[in-house]
Amino acid sequence: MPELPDVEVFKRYLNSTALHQEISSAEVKNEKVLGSASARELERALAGKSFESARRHGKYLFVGLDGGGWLVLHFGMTGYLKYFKEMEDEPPHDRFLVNFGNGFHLAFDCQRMLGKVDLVESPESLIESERLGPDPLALDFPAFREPLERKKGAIKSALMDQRVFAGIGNVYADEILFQARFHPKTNSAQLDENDLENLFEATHHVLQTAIECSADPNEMPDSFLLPRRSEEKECPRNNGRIEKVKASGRTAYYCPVCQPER
DNA sequence: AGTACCACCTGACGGC
DNA sequence: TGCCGTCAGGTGGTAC
Repeated sequence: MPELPDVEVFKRYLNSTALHQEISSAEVKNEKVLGSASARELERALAGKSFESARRHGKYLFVGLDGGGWLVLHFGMTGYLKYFKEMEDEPPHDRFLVNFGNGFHLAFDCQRMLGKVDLVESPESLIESERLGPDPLALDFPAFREPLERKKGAIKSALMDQRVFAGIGNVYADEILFQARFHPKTNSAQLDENDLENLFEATHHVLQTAIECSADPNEMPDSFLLPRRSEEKECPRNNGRIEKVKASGRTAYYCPVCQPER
């Protein structure tokens, strides 16, 4: 799940649970989720501190430590956060655990271990070192259009390119293309001004709506593809069956009637 | 520059 | 029931 809307939901969750409490200790439970900081460095950087604020850029979550420095979390394909009290409620694939002085815990659960936990100087330093593009929700239309006008390949791979926009992954790219009615293999160069404006509106609408729905497919409007994207179900506009194709190395679900090839 | 493919991992699922 | 191939929403590297 963890694309921009999911990570935004994690950020709000962390903000409403884990701020301003003394951290008694932190435990790296599986070193495969470590980035450049060692287990020891992480544990020492957190012990005795508290989380002061949370920020998100694209799919990254940054947690500010009192006294400086940031914990950074990337959720890979299967990561999520859980705040709990009793250890019997610890999630099953806990890879990194923060223990608070008040007896509660925050777990970074990451079944497939494709996520990352690290320390950075600032969100800006990671954005720069990873060369992440801007967060799409922070853009107006001219800033959104600008990088796409220089792209030549499939629009879906441009949307998913984290150096173009940070935060859009396979699922939400499909949703945006469904809402804007573009076939996933449409070439960016084919899009005119109107098309780009349509894509811009769809991007904002999809991401904002998903956040309002807590990134939960069960809460999303009937007009959304996402809740039915796993099987060959009926198109939300009742225009036939959803099909899947390989595009840019990923599975794309789309409606061949709503999103004709061109 | 773009794309196709593999790797990293675990686990669920369908076919036999 | 068990084994096996395939697939999954993340990124990153390679070769063409």
